[in-house]
Amino acid sequence: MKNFKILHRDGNARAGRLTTPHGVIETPNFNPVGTQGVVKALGPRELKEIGVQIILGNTYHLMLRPGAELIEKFGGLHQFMGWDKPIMTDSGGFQVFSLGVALEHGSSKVVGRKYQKEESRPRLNKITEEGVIFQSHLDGSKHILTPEKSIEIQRKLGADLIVAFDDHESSKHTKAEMEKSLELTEIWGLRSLKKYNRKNWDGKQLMYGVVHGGTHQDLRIRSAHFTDENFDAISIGGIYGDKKMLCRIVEWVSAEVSEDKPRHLLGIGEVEDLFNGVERGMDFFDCVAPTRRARFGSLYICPENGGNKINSFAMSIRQSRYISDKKPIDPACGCYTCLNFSRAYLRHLYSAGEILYHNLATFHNIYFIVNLMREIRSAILEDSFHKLKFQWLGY
RNA sequence: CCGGAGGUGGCAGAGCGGCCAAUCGCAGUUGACUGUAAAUCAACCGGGUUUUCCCUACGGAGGUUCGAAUCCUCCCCUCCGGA
Repeated sequence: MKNFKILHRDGNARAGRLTTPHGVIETPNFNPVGTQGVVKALGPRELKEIGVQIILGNTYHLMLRPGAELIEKFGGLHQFMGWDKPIMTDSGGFQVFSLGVALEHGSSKVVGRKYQKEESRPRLNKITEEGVIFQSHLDGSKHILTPEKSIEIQRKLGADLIVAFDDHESSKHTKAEMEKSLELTEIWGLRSLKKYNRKNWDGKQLMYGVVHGGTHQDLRIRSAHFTDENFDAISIGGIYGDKKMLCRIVEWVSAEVSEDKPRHLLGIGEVEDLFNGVERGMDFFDCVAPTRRARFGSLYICPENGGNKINSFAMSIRQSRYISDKKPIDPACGCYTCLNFSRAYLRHLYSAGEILYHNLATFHNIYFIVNLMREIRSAILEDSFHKLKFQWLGY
């Protein structure tokens, strides 16, 4: 892949750079999630200050509101949201899963944890070979998303990196169902490619294919081969199982895929998983964890200040023990929030429901993860990745 | 001093004879959060090491009842009017 260069390897970990129409992204890198054309609670100015190089938007949400045509009229998502650095958009395939089957069955893609909503209304969500008919979570209106439509929308949004429309295994996922779903992802992948090439957009959008196959090694390998044969960029998606299985899946896939293509691990981004992903050859990650955790009072701390894999490297600012704590969230952190505000103040803002809390907390969490990725990248360049990983994880 | 309304668990505030260790909310504790229906959700929240179990509890002291936070009597204390 001519736009992607690997500069250095430390074991299977790679440090590289991906060139896009809106700039270079140094890898490994983390994409903060900005589903609706914003990274919740942060503006582009702050993202730049942090050093964020790429963010992720979502086809599903943006097509429903405000609509791809509207964004196109504004010159694309970059202009619309005032962000001139790279953007990746997700295909919407995942939402069809997470807002349909997954909500009805209460399943999630990692570890099977559940998110209980007071009442989860049954959703119309019909998967056919053509595509998916679904109801909007906003107003219940009916929509259809097909591979062609997803690509078309992503083209209108004008993202630098886009994702082929993929199917998700049903939550029951018997192997037969998995295989069937995988076939659909392959068919849809080819259709996505056809649409993508036919219009020959400006050739600058890089499209990821998505590797599926759940926790089955043979399916994952088959999917890896298929994706590698047809796409210039590889992403891993679908159901991952627990953290151990996630590691294995990444190992299976990265062993079967071309070295010179960028690899994105979709939806993953807890600290421990970042290390394990990078160690196994992944270049890109995106995850709602830092932004969502921030809003929920969970703020990242490094190992020397109490972070560990048990607490997911986070402390809970809600606890009354911080009520008069003058220290910053993480005394070792150099972010604006940590340089200027105490835990006591942040806790106060949280309890008071003040908007500024979201901003300061999210700023810290994104800074923390982006900074961690910077450290990881430097470590790879200096052949000390495993030392750094050991410092953080103890293994 | 007279008239009226009240005193319930950290706060606030329901209950007004048994299903009340006491609704709901806030505060508190714990847990969850991984391609964002998420400024969210769940559990706990008097004490006793688990309990369909036992204690202590609804201003205080008595009483009526098989049984009271709920009814009666007296006392103490608040608040609102009027002198």
